[in-house]
Amino acid sequence: MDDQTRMLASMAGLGGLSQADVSDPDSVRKQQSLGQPPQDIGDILQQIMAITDESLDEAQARCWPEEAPAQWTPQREGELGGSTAGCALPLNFQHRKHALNCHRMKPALFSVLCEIKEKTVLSIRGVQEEDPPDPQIMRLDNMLLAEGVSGPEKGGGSAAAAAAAAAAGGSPNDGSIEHSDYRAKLAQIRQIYHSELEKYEQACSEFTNHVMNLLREQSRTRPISPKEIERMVAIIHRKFSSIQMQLKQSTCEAVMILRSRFLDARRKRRNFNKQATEVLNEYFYSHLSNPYPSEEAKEELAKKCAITVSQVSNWFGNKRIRYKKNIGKFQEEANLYAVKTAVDAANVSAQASQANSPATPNSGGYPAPCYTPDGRL
DNA sequence: GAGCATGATTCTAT
DNA sequence: ATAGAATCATGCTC
Repeated sequence: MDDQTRMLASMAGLGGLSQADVSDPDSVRKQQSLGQPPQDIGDILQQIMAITDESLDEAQARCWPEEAPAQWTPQREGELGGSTAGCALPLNFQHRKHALNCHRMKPALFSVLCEIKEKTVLSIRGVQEEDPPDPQIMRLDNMLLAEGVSGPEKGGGSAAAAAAAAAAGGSPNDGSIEHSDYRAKLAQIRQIYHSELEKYEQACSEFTNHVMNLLREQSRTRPISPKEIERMVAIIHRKFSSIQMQLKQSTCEAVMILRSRFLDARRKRRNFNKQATEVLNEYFYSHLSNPYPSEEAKEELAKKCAITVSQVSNWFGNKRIRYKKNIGKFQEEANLYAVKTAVDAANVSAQASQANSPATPNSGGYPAPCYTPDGRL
């Protein structure tokens, strides 16, 4: 017998045969006809390949029929191309798995599977390249961040909330109610968004773990590279991120609806009430030389008028420019408030028994109206 | 409804 | 950041 024959015989699991048996072609043929393992490695591999084409059930049914112990024959064993070690074991599947793992042909089977795997991986390589960051997701993320739905919670909720706060109009109480309402609704959206996002992330992580465990389990019987696991994880993440995108999209829509509602409300301006306008005008004309209230003064005026500081700023901005543009038109109003201020000052003076001039003398700044200290123009 | 008044917004300059 | 200026959108009066 030559070396090649001996090697093939050994690989084919013919260790039990004597050299005489192997070297005797008739003896080998005899064994084959009796259902004993074939000697040709090519035949063995062909059979293995054939098994891979079968379903597990078919293979099981063929290898381990329910009545296997009773009907088992060397013929059947021969069909499997293996020794009796694997097939003659009890029906319990775990035992069969164990048997398969211990089977002396397992390394050969495994290497064939590796080869097939390698080819398959090569054929699908490049099909699933890393996707570039989706611009749609980026857009949604940016919007949610800007609106204060994602990212760190903002004190005021968002710029729109601030705008809503500034839009108190003629009914400041309504404004504050609207503002808090906006904030509450935005917070609600934020809460729903985060809880849903958390759910998705948890589900994604659980599912990923589950799949990874399955793959690890399967890697005992078939070759699974870490790269392949990685790819599977990436696929799962992609699926879940598309779900997340839907969530982000609907959240954005909800914010847009909420926002447009409040911006519409902002456009419905209300005139300040008479008392508020009077307080503001009094300050303006009594500080005509420098009608720029400090932050403290603005806050005090806002409190007095029950409006916001930014509304006070708006009012003074408008007043300054409109006064400057048409001093003549405001002359009467200016005189009126000058008299009022003078009278108030006189009252204070009388009460305090000391003479006081108006709050701020008009020196420079905006042109002062003509009036006399007794109130006559 | 026209015209004016007025609060809010936006853009520009400082 | 703030003020000035222009402008918009709505309210009010006639």
